[in-house]
Amino acid sequence: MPSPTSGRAQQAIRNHEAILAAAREVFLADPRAPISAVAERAGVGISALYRRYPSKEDLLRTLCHDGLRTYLAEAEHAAGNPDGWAAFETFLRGVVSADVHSLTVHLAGTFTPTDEMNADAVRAGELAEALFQRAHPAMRADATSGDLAMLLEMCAAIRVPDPGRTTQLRQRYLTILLDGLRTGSTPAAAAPTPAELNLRWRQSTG
Amino acid sequence: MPSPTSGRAQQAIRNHEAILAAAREVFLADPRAPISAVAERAGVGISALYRRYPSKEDLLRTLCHDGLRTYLAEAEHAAGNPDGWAAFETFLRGVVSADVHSLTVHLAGTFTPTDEMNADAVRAGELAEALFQRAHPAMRADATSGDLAMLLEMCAAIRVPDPGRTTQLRQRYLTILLDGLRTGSTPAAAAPTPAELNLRWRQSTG
DNA sequence: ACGGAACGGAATGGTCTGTTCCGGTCGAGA
DNA sequence: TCTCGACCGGAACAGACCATTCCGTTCCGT
Repeated sequence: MPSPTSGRAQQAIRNHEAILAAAREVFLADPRAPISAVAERAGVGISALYRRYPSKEDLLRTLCHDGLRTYLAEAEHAAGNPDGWAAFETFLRGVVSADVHSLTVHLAGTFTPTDEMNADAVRAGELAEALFQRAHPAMRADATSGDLAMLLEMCAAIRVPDPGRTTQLRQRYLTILLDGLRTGSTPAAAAPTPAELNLRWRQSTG
Repeated sequence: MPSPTSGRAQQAIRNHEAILAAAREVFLADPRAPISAVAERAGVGISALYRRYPSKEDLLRTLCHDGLRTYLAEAEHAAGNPDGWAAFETFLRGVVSADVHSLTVHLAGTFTPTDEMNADAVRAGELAEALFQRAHPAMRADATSGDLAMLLEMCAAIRVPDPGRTTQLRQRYLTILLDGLRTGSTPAAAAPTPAELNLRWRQSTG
């Protein structure tokens, strides 16, 4: 068992990570980007990519599942905070900061989810719902857990060419949204229902 | 000169309006939609469409310019309100309600603007800036006119399958955003600069 | 009846992209 | 050092998609 600082196996591992990172960046910028763009960004050939993922759909699915796991991790981490509102805010800031939602939202419907993904999605929903309920007393009366997805969606819509700046701006508008969600009392239209939110996950084709 | 209740000329006019309306709906749903989708939605053949617009780009440009004009009209209408904040809110609600921003934003960069469009865009910017300044005293201290575009963008990101419901939800989150913008005092990252916002209008190709 | 404006939709030509395939490279073990 | 094969880069392939053009038809106004 030789030292693994170099060698073919090491390059393979590096490639694997480079591909995943490149895929994240590319599909974040343009969900319909061709697979060759991912290879180019990763600095590898197309075959290095196809060696790992049988098809584009597999890559997208993996990417999305990773995002879902990050979402779960953020939720579990935030849930440790004893203050309900603080936990909620920590959760949202974490998700926005990790840029998870804008990935999953844009990739939704481009692949058929696995059973494991569905299970994780259900669990993510439960965790988020729990975080929301704990924070609910600090919010405007008409707030619903359905608002959560929409807040994230709005943050994901913020985008400028510079990624670092994008992150800053998202935090800014998340602050404004949270202020409005907490202290706001102006009457507003009804929040979205779960049914309205789930429709998005249907496969677009078929 | 016969009565114009029917006849070829009348059908032509109806087609013209149907095409514009269909294009709005189709490109609102998917900015990259093929032109055949527009024709199908309008219930006309492709040639009826090409009779009026020499190319797809012309259609998109026309659509976008119409949106810009609507934006101007909303701004001028709202400016009549003597209360600064009320004028600002009326303006935003009007723009969101007309679904203007989500059209222009998604179509930005897909065509080369005309001189007239550029002039209108400048004027729109001035009007919006004026509305913002009048409302500024009622806002959190760090608010900037650059926030305006971002608020609209966030509202445009709200979307559910049912168009009517989408409009309702957008108004809901605009309410929350405005509450946060007005009463919020939590410190936040810096607002976007004009330079950051203008980059979006560059043609993507070239 | 006739000319031609307007129309529907098939045909065209070109671009784009997911996937496969082939020849070359390089490191590990003998 | 030599050989073998996993691994890689990227050209080639096949099919889908789409803006645009073209042609035969319809039908109004004269």
